[in-house]
Amino acid sequence: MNTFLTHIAFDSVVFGFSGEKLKILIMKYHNTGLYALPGGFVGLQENLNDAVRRGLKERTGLDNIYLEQFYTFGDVARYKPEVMQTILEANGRPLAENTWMLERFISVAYYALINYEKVIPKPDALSDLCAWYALDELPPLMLDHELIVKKALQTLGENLDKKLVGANLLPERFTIPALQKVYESILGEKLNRSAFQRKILSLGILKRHEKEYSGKAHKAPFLYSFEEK
Amino acid sequence: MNTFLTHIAFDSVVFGFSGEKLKILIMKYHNTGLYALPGGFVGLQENLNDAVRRGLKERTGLDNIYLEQFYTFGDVARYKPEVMQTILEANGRPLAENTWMLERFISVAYYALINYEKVIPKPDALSDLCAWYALDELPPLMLDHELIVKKALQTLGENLDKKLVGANLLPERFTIPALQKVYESILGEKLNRSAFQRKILSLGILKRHEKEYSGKAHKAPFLYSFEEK
DNA sequence: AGCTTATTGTCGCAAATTGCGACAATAATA
DNA sequence: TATTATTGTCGCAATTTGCGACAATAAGCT
Repeated sequence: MNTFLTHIAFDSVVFGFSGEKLKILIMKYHNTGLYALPGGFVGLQENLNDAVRRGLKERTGLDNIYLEQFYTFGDVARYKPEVMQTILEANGRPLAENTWMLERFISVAYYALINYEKVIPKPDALSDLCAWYALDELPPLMLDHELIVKKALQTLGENLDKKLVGANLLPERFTIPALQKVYESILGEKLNRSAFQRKILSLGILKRHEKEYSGKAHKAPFLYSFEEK
Repeated sequence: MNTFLTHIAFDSVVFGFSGEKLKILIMKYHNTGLYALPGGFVGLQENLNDAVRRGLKERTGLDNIYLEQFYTFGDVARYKPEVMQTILEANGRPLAENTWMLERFISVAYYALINYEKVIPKPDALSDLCAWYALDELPPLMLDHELIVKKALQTLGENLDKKLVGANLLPERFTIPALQKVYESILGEKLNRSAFQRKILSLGILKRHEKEYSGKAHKAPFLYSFEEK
C-alpha cells in the first residue's frame, strides 16, 4: 500500500550564494547520469508545505527555511514514465511495487533561500550526489526541471523588493556591498552603488553592528543584521 | 474506471465588474445549501491549464479568458470527505462508483478576469445555480474557499500594474474613469484622478476612440481600447 | 438663449524617489 | 608618508507621484 498521494509531487529550487555566484542544489540519481531538482511526495496525512519542509530538512539539515511556493506544473508533456522507470531500475527497485511512481505527476514548485555556509547537502536513497551548481554552470536537467529553475529565478526577481528577502541568502550578519552582489546576481544586472545603499537603509529594518575587517587595503564596511521587533 | 487524476482538483475565482462592484462567480449545489467556487478535475490526458479553461468555458461560454494560476492549496485540514459525500448523496450519485471523490484533494487555484456583460453563467450537473456575487456580499463558502478568494484578490492587487490587466474586466472599449473604478475596487482604496489618468496613458498601450455620451449633464469621456501591434 | 451642475482632460507645482558622479574617510601595503 | 581599493555620504539633475486648479464640455433648467 502506497503511503503518498498519487499524481502529486513537489520540486524545490534551493538557492544559495557563494563565491559571488548564485547556486542551487542539484541531485544526481544512481547509475543513470540523470540530474534533477530535489523533490518528493506528499504523505497521505501530511500538509503540502510540511512535505516540502521535510524534504528540505533531509537534503540540508535545516529547519525554518525561507520558502515560497511559486507555480504548479501540470502539462501532460512532462509525463515521461520511462525516466522514472530508468531511475527505479538503476536502484534495483521492483517496478511492481512502485507502479504509482510511473503514473502522471503534477508538480508543485517552491523556491528556498538559505545561507550557503550552514548546509552540508545530503543525497537521498536513490541518488549518489546532492551538490551546489552555479546557475550558469548547470548540468542538463531531466524532464522540465530547467524550466522550473527559470521560473523560480524570475519569480524571485519579482519578489526581491518585498521586504528584504535577498538577505536570506547571506549569513546573519552581512555587509551592504555583499547584499548588492546578491541582488545583482538574481537580477542579472549591475545596480548603482550609492542608490542601492540608500534604498536598503531607508527601509529601516537593518541594525548596524561593528565593522568587518577583511584584511584588504581599504575602508572596512559595517555589518548589518535584521532588526528584531 | 475513473477518467480524472485522483487527489488533484482546481478552483477558479472568476472576477467580473458591474454596478461599480467587483463580483465573482459562485455555484450552489443541489439540495445542500452549499456554496462553492467553480472548479473541477483534470483529465488523465489533459494539461492542467487546459482543464481550467475547459471548466471556464462550461461555466461562462467564453474562450480566450485572461487566466492566472496563483496558488496551490494542500493542507490536510481542507480534506472533509463528509462535504463531498453530502453533495453526491443529494444528487443521487452512488458513492461506490465515486470513492475517488471522497479522498483527499490538493487544489490548484486560478483567477480569471472577464467582461461581465459577455457571460451567462451556467450551473453544472451537480448545481442548481451559478451566479454573480459581489465580493462584499458573498454567502458562506464551503471548505477553504473563502481563503482562496482572499488570496486571489490579494494576488490580483499585486499584479494590477503589470501591463493593464484590470482592463480585462471591462468591455473592449472603456473610459479611463471606469478603469479607475475597477482599480479602486480591487485595491480597496481611492486613487487620485489626475495621477491615475496620467499614469495609465503614459503606458502608451491605449488607443483613443470617439467620446461616450452618457446622457448625463457633464463632459463626455473618451473611449479607449488596447492598442494592437 | 443663458445659467447651472457634474465630470473630464490637462496643466502646474511641490514632494518624493531614483540615477549618477564627487569626495572624504578609511584599512592595509609599499 | 604616499598609494590603492573600497565604503559611507552628499549633492544635484532627472523622473515619478500626489494634489489642487482651471478650462472644456454635455445636458438640464429657467
